[in-house]
Amino acid sequence: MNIGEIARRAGVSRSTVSYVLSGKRPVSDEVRARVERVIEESGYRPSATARALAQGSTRTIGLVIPPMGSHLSIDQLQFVGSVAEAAADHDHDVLLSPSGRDEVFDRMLGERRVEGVIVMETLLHDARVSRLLQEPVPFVTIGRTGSETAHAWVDLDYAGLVTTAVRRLAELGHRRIALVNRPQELLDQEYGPAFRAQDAFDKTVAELGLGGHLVCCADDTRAGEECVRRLLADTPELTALVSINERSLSGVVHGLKATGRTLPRDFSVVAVTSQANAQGIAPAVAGADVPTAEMGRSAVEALLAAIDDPAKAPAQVLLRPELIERASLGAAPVSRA
Amino acid sequence: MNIGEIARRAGVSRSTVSYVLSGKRPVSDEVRARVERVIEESGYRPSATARALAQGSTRTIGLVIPPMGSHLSIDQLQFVGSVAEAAADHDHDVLLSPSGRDEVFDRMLGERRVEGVIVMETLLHDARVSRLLQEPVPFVTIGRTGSETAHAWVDLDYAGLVTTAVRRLAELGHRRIALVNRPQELLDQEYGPAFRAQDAFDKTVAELGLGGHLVCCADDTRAGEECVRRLLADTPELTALVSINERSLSGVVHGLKATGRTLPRDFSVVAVTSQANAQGIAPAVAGADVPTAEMGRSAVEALLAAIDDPAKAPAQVLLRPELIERASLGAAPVSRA
DNA sequence: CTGAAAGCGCTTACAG
DNA sequence: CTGAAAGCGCTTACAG
Repeated sequence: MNIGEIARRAGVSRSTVSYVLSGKRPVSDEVRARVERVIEESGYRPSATARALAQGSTRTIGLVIPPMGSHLSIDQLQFVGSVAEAAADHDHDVLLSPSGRDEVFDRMLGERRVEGVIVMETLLHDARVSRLLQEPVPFVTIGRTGSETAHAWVDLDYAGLVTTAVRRLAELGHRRIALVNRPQELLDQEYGPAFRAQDAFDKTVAELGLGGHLVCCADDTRAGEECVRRLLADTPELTALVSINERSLSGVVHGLKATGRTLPRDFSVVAVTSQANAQGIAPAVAGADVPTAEMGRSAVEALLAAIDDPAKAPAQVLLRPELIERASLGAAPVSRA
Repeated sequence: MNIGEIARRAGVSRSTVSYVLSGKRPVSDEVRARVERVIEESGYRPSATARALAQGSTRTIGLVIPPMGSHLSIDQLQFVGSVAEAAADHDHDVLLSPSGRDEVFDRMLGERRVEGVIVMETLLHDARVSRLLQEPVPFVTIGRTGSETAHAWVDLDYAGLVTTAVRRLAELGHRRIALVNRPQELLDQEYGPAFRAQDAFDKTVAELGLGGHLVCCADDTRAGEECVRRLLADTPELTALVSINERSLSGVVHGLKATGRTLPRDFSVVAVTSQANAQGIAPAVAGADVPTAEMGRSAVEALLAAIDDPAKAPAQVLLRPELIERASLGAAPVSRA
C-alpha cells in the first residue's frame, strides 16, 4: 500500500493525497473527505523513509549513551526515557549509539541518519565532542566540556549545589563536614561533576572556616559503608556529610547507623540524587533532587533549536534544583558543636 | 556530496560506484582504485535514507523501553546498552520507543521505520504484544506473555532459579525460608517473574516440607529494611531468604544486620540480581547473576533471525544462570536448625 | 567488466 | 482547487 494506490482508489493525483496528509495546500472538502475515507479504510501510513528522503530530514536525533559496564545509574535510564519522551513530544525519534562503538557513531553522522546528537556523561576533555565539533551536525552535551569552542549543553550546577549544602550545614552549626565524591578514576578522567563539586567544596569550607574532608567512593553500597567507617575513624568529630555519589548513598547512611549514629540527631546527610533514591532510604535524605525529566526535555529542546537555526547562539542550560529538607538533616549535636 | 558527484569525479557510472561500495559485482582493479581514491578524498558516505528506500530495509530495530517513573533498574539500562551493542555487531541501529507513547509505537510500525521490535518488561497480558500480534512486523519480548500464539521471547528462568536456591538452602539445613518478591502491584499486573517466582517457591517449599514465607516488597532500600523487620518479627525462626527484588536488596541485608544477625553465621541470603549489585553489598550476596549482556544479544539475534525468515519457528530462549556461592550463604545455624 | 535506466515512495515547485 | 512531473540519493535488473 503506497500513496499511488491511495490516489488511484480515491480518483485523485498523488500530490493531492500528499497535501491532504500534510495540510500544506488547501483541498476541497469533498476531495478531502474521499481521500480520508480511502486512507482510513486501507490503514495507509506514509513511509517514513520515503518522506525523509524527499524532505531531506529524518526527524530523528541520536543519543550517545555511556559505555556499558561503566558507572550507570538509575538516573541515567530515567534520562534516556525522558529524552525519548521529549523527542516524541516534538515528533522526533531517538536513535541510540553506545559510546565506544565508533562505527555506530560514524554511521549516525556520516550516513545522515540523525539531525542532531545528544551526548551523555560528557568529560572535560571528550573525544566524542572533539569529533562532533568537526562535523556540521548540531549537538548538545550533558555536562560541560572544557572546550573553548562554544557548543550547546545542559548541566547540573554541582558547584552551586555543593556550596548551598555546605552553607546550610554551617548555618545549622556543623563545623566539620565531609564530601563523598564519585570514584577517584572519574576525577582522574576529569569528569566535570566530580571535579566541580570538589572545587566548590574546598572553597566554601575555606570561606566559612570549616573543617572539610574529601573522600572518593566507589559506586556501590559496600564502598559507601567502608568510606564512612574510614571517615569516622579518621575524624570522629565529623557531624555531617554531603554526597554526590548516589549509588553509595544507602551504604553511607547504613554505615552511619552501624557506628551508632542516629540521623539527624548525631549526624546530618545531604545528597545530590534522584528523588526516588533520596526517599527510598531511611531516614529520607535531604538534598537536591536530580531533575532527570527536565534535563532530558531541555537537552531535546536545545538540540531542536540548534537544528532549526544552526546560526543561533547555542543554548547553555545550568539547572540548579533547590535543596529539600528531609529527615536526614538537622542541627549539629550540641555536645559536639 | 552524493553518488553522482563521486561517479563524475571518478569518470564512471553511478552503478559502478555503488558496486564498489557494496562489492556485489566485480569491478576491475583499476576502476576500483580510482573510485576508492575519490571516495577517500571527498569523505563521501552514502545516505542511509536513500539506501533504505532503494533496498526496502532500514536496518533498524525498535526497542520499547518501560515507561518512566516505573520500576527501572540498573539492569535495565545495562540491557538497553547491550541491545544497542549487539545490534551494532550486526550493522543495525536501535530506535527507542517509550512505552505508553502510542504515537511513537505507531510511527515505528506504521511508517516502517524499523524491521522488528524488542519489547522490555513484558506482562502476562500485554497490550503492546496484542498490538504486535496483529502487525506483520517480527518482534521479541523480554519475558514471556500468556499468549497462546507463539512468538519469540527471551526470559530468565525465575522459577528454576528460585527452585534451585530453595533446594540449596534446604541442603544447607535451612528449614524456614522467605521469598522477597517484587511489589504487590506487579503481581497484580501479572508480571511474569514475580508470578513465576512465587509459584515455584510455593511448590518447592511444599515439596521439601519446609516453612515458606512470602513477602512483597517495594523497590527501594527502605522497603527492604522494613520488610525484613516485619518478617523477623512475625517469624523469628527464619534463617534464610531468597530475593528477586534487586533494588531492595541492600536494605534487606542491612535490616538483617540491624537486627543483630551476622551473615552467613545466623542467616543466609540468596538473590537474583546483577553481579555488580550482588558484589556491591557487604557481605557479597550469593545467587544467580542476571546476564544482561547475554539477554540483549539473544534478543537481537532472535529478532534478526525472525526478520531474516519470518516463517521459521520463533526463537524462545530461557536463560538460567548458575547459582554462585558468595559470602552471604552458609549452613543453617545449629542452635536454630 | 561497465553503463543507462527504471524504481523505491514520497514532496513540492510549476502550470493551469 | 488540482494534476503532471521532477527530484530526493540510492540499488539493481537489463543490456552489452
